[in-house]
Amino acid sequence: MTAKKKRPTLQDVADRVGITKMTVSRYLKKPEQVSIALHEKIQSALDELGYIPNKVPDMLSSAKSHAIGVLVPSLTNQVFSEVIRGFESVTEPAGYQTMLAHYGYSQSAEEARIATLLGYNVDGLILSESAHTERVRRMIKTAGVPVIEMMDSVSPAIEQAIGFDNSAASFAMTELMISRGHHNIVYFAARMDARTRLKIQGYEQAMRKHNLEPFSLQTEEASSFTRGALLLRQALQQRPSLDGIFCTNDDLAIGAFYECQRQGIPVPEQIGIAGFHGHDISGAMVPRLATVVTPREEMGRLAAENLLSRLQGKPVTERVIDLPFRLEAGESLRPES
Amino acid sequence: MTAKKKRPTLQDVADRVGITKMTVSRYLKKPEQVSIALHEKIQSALDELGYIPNKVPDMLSSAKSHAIGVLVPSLTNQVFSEVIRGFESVTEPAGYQTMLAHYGYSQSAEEARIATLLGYNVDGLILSESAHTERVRRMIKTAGVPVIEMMDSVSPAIEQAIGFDNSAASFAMTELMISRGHHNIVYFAARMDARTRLKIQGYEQAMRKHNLEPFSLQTEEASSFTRGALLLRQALQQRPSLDGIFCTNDDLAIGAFYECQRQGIPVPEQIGIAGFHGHDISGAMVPRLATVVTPREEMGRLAAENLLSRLQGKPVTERVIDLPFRLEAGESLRPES
DNA sequence: GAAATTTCTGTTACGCGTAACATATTACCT
DNA sequence: AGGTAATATGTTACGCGTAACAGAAATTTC
Repeated sequence: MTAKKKRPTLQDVADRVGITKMTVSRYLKKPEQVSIALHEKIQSALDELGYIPNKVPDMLSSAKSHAIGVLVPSLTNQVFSEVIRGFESVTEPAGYQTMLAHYGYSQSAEEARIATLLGYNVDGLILSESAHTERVRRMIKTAGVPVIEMMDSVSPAIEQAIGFDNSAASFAMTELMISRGHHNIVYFAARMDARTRLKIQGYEQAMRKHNLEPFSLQTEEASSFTRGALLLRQALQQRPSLDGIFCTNDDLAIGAFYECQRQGIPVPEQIGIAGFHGHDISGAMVPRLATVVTPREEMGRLAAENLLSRLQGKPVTERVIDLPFRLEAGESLRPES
Repeated sequence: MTAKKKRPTLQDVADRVGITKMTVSRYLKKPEQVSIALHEKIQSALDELGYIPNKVPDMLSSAKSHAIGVLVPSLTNQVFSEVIRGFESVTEPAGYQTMLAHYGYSQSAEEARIATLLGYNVDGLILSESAHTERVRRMIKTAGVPVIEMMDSVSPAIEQAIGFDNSAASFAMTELMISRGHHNIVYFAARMDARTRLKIQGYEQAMRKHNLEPFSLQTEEASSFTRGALLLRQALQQRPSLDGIFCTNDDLAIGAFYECQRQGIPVPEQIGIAGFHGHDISGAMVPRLATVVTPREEMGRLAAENLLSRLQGKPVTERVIDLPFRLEAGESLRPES
């Protein structure tokens, strides 16, 4: 076969039945408006030709694409997979397709991705960041699509933010560590994004409040178990007297814990370790990891619900939705005295 | 403001400069064909109006969407994040947008997702499965877009498969375990997809070859660390004499390991444990986990390269690309004797 | 059985960027 | 200057599903 058969259109289906494409279109959208006599004929023509609905023409006619653009900094980060799961648990039953893109924590990459997504006429946008370039704000305004920022509850939001208070969460965990007798606490950070900075702030505030000297180690690399181990070795060199590690996420914390094991450092007796987010593994490992349990799925779900509501023309109800977090002490901190 | 301003079109930009949209279109695509005198004027009109390129009209004109649909069974599964990273490392520089969708290991959901993606006129499809419904095969054929199946190297592929030999990998690891003195090996599986079945096959073949009795535990639930712990408890009840655990992925293996720790079962002395895929954590933990290291990023990269080549009209070179895997013995198996 | 109503199908126009072709303008050459 | 070539811009048509309106057919009503 040399002639490349192109995919069938409504017209092809209509021709085969001997009607107009309008009737076929109706059969697909509002079958009750089409005579029963035609149903079978149309259906078999659809089947025989293998018609695949095409959303594009309708997208062009200024109608809706029924696609929502979701931007996350990273796919490998477990956190976002869970947020997305929550998000899609709402959008998918509602018939919206997710267009997922990631930008590797880079603002300029975020800008490029947003332009691309808007180029596909997404009906709305979910962002995972609260800091954006000026052009991003322009584009969003010009495109006129609803936007929700996730992951943090700082204001002012572009339109609406749904998240939790990263700084307060970090403050609370630091105080818990201090109350458990860990005073020389080092903070481990990777990939310095806006949220990480907020977490460090909370940590530093708590340390200062208790007249302790904050000290944080940062790396530009992505966080991973291996990275946590590296940071621990580095920290032991720079602060041999440390007795606590607070990590910006569970991966680093667990990596640091393994390194302690390798070096024969007892946890939590000599060093207490805390993570952030409360992934499945933090509760499964031995000892269970102290961590801040964050509302990941709920965040995604709420973002979806609010976005859908706004797509139906309803106004923004709350500009900032601040979800609660929870501290889990695990067994990687010294016991309560 | 009551009147909802809609997003500017090329015509709006052209009007502002006093030219036709065609010239503006050319300025964006082939600026060298537009007189220098106009460049500045057009650019400032674009900036002032905040024009956002719109791909949809061109998609309609049977041109290409420059989007590729990627289907994975699950986003929370680390494996696929890494495959996607490899994939996008090629497609993104080439100017292709990924439309990611997941189907929770369900064939009918896969079918629905494929229909949706084709509705957005994706230029190509990447699937993570080799078993499909008949309708899926029909749709793909009718749509006439190139398709690549990832994750396994079984033939026959719809058009082209890129992966590794799941069954052989499983066979090899089972033999390694046996050679290390683990003979009463139980296989842990979650979510019975086609790949898992292949892995079980390999395990069973190796067991039988050595006159050992295969025994596998399966669950419909998603795999997780917690799930690995549960399966271990279950296995100890049903096979108290077991001395080896081979898991369909690292998560289950690590969860099982933690449960051993909790129960005071020495690993690898009493029970040897092996996982599958070789994620970062498997090499970071103590003891390091025995695992099958699979070519995840490379698989994604190759899939992308082959798909792009076919989008340029080149023919399929190899119908099945079988990538090598590698065994990592770690310290969770008994030492070589 | 004719008018009124309901049900069903058809017609027309639209969205917007771009390929292909046509025209206009400028540059270049002898 | 006349003519050819090169450059720059404009014109037209197209893709395909659907809303809005129009018209035709069937059904109901008295």
